[in-house]
Amino acid sequence: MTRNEAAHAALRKPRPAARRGVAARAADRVARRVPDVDTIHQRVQLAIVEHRLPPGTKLGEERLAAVFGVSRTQIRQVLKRLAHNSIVTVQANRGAVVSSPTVEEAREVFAARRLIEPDLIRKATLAATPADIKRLRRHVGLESAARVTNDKRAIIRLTGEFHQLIAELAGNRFLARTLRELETLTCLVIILYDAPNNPACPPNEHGALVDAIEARDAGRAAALMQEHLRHVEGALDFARNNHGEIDFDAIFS
Amino acid sequence: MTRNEAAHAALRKPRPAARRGVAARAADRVARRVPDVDTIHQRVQLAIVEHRLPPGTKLGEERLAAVFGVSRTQIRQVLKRLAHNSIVTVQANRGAVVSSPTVEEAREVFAARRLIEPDLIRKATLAATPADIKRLRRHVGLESAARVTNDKRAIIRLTGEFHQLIAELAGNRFLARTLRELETLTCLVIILYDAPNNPACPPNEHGALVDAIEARDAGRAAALMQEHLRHVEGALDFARNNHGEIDFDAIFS
DNA sequence: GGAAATATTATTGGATACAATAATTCAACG
DNA sequence: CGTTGAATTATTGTATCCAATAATATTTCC
Repeated sequence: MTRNEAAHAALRKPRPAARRGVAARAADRVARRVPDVDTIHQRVQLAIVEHRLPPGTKLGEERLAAVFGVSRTQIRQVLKRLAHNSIVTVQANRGAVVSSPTVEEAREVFAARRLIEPDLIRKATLAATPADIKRLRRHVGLESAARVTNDKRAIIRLTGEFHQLIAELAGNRFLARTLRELETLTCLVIILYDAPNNPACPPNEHGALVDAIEARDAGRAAALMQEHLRHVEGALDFARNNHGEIDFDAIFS
Repeated sequence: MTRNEAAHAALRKPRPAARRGVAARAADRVARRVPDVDTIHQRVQLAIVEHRLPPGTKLGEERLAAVFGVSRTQIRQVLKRLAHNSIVTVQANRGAVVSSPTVEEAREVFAARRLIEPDLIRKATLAATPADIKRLRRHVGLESAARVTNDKRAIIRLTGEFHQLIAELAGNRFLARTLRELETLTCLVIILYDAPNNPACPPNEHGALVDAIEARDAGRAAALMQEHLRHVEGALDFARNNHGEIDFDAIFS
């Protein structure tokens, strides 16, 4: 191929991204906003958590790759990660869908949270600095604001972030990671089993938790957290079938 | 290329594996023992747990691919998974090494286990069938046998499996998964901080745990588990520096 | 017309090729 | 002789391509 032919080829269509290397791609990233794997992972997870991608949604590789302007390779990594956290389930040769936790799994998620979170908030109560407490207060404020404007996506996101904030204060990265996974699963559970006329998020309990932390009353904080989680779980209706999935066993018995 | 040329090419060297598809590869798998990703994952993890691959060991992709007779693609997936469980750490463009948990991480691992495992054994006590208890007894027997023959690899593997058996009996897949991760990390911690003249595994405490389960005494089982974990952690020497790693901060201060 | 069989298309799984970075060797210099 | 700088080599990261499976459309036959 002559020099001119190469130039023409370059005009006809942009040089394949594969042959341009990470430096050029990094340049694109700032110029044309091509996101990296972590960013894509976050954004997909957020979309799932905010219920923009409900359980059962097929997550086609090519489709996502086009949306984010990256190759399938990257999407693949993202889906693998999400699958590892049970947020997404992959069937061999059939791709990935947003998970639909069963009733049993939902109960197990809450059982795990009831075990872990009282301990986390106990530790957080002992470790929290005044600055931390201020941050929690500010966060609760954001939640209230989202509630007045009835911004459901913000509400669910902020609610989750509140629990994760406490987990971080506790200073145990393994428990914090586990909680993060459980929290995102909780979001899926809530879409599937939320009783429509029964708000799953009791309005002001987060504020009470911060009060207990500020009072340095670890015992009360732990008790309130346990109660809070029971309220959330109690507001769900596990009898409700998960959105159109027909359970023949239950019907013919 | 004519038919003959193709035949000759085939003689010169075996047709590239990539071009032969999964059916042919599946055939190979039974014939020549080419392992799949799950198998490789298990085998590498076992090697780490059994201390055949100590912390700090570089896990080169090509190297592992050659060992298992697979392509780098497969190895990559395995390393990603191990990294997600913190068993392996990957640095950008520098590959993967077996993790060396810090003292803080080690303490966090034990803190998490002290929280989770008493709850797991409590649930296991309530759920265990006579057959389960028999299985636990048999397992404790294997541990004793390994102790008489002083087979250290078997000891460490069986010890871990015992805790995971209990986790499975408890019937919470999320807690069981978390424990699995914590358990493998514990193995790394033990190599790094084991006080040489202080055996980290008290001989007969597992037997006592099974006794409590058999007596259906959940409270005692939980208390014993907590005590057991304290013994294991207490036998470690966190002052000891992790194997030749020079801590400049500690030295110049 | 409807069901079964077949052809077509779409999508996933995975090996490979190539670019970019890190590691290593070698050379030059003080 | 040791230390810095440049070439070389090794290794990782990623896009692409091809095969295999699943999904869909089409045809055939009763």
